[in-house]
Amino acid sequence: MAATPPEILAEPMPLLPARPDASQATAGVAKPHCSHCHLREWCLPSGMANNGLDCMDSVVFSRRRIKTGQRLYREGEPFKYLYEVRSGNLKSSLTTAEGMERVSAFHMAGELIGLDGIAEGQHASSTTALEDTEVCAVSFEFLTELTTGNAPLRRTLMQQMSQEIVRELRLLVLLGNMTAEERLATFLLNLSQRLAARGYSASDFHMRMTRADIGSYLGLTLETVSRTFSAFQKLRLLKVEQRHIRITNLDRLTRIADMRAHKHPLI
Amino acid sequence: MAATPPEILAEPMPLLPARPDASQATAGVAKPHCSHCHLREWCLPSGMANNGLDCMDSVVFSRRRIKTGQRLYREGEPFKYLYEVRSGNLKSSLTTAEGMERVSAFHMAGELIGLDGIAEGQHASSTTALEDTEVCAVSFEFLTELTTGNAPLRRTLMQQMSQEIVRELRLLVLLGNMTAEERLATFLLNLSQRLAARGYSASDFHMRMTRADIGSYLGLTLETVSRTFSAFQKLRLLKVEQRHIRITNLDRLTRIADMRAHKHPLI
DNA sequence: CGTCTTTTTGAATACTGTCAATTTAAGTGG
DNA sequence: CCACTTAAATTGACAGTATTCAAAAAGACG
Repeated sequence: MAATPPEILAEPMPLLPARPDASQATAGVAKPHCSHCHLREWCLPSGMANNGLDCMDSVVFSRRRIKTGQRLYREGEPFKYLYEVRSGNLKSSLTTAEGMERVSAFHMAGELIGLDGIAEGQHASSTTALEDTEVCAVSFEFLTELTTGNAPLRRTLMQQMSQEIVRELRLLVLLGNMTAEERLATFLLNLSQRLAARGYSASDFHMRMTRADIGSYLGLTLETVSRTFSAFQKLRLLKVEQRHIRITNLDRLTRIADMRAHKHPLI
Repeated sequence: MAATPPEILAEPMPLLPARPDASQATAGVAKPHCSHCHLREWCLPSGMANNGLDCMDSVVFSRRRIKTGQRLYREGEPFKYLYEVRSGNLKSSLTTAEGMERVSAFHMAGELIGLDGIAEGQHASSTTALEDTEVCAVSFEFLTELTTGNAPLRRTLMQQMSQEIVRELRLLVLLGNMTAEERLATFLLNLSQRLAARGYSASDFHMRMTRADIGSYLGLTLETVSRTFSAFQKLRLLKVEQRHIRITNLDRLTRIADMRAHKHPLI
């Protein structure tokens, strides 16, 4: 309770409460109205919304819906858009030589997706919806133009990218130095915090990804993930019911994660 | 020989031949003269040199020398500069909770260092010279200003950051899915290619880092690294003499690395 | 030439992966 | 609504790879 949460797998964006909200969603690809968006305060965290205001309601941001299992984009496809998650959850993954998929990130509402495509003009990863999801597509070309006369937005965008670098750095530490238990504990705490930041319960939540997804992300097999869940349950750290998690001993879970975790505060 | 080199741990910058060249180095922190720099063609790959030309020879880029073992900057220190390696080699590392260091990258001439500091205004990693090294310090504040009226430079900078994200993504795949042999083979091939790109021999080179550094980078213990070197030698893939490596069977080494490596071409 | 660091090698352990079978949930169609 | 099919998750037994602990050898440095 007293301990500072680790937040190793730092979230890309410093979001504040913002619930998925389908009420104002229009069907298909519709003209967006950023000024009414429930995420406007945190869109490209506040940089875009607070600055390039005039452009906010032009038709540069098209909304797109992706059903469960569908891909937003595929590895190797030409890169044209960055995406901001409006509602739902997604995963990004790379394909290995054997055709295996390697999950590199899970995305929640408000998070920015696609930065890895800028380097070479094509997506370095694929992104798949874990549930019915809605994103906002932002033309990178246009965004780049916007930054010309908009220093704050430029800075925000750079910070977003740097944040992504830092997030991956911390994941490197996890993959290189942590045991299965430490990895899963870290993962759960990260999920918990990101959900809490969005106004959901930090101790009682539903995971949208499979055990295989989690394993792939953490560099473990799905069996090890399952076993570790069972072990945590036996230790009374949490209750597991399929993908529903209830954390019952946050303190100990945090200590397990912290055991080797990165020593510095949070993102 | 025929196979395409994997280049998993892609290098951050698409450099071309450029040898360390101390001949024109001035002592200590000196006024830089970019127009005479041997790296000018590839500085922030060509973006800076080709565009913000007028500024090139103002005193915004200060050269700094770091001796073996000295740090360029430390984790947590305020972020002010990006650094471009002029000559020498460095490593970047994070500190874990146990006080252990976790190497996240090795840097060679022409590469850009410090991007992880942008996000939070303080360095997320430490960077240490592996030998006597010379870097060019670029004020990020100034660089940001430069990008205002310089779209190509802006794009280049974004691409550099994205490239760093991609580099780390590939490292994630390595750490999550590869065996010790695959990791070391991949590492050696990456070194080889980066050296070749700088005009050095691709098959006969000197590594500046310790076994512990390599292990830390690859998520292995130094003993495992040493054993794997011995195994490779026994298989006649290469000759090891301390830190001097001579690759004698590039083909097989490539096949070992490719076994699970990322399927896509190169960076 | 002696000290300290780095590297190598060995033996035993431990953790996670692999293979396999079972259980549970979810989705489909009669 | 229920039988059927498929996907996801759990659990066990065993194997394998990398780690840990330990000691010796080889360089590097003053």
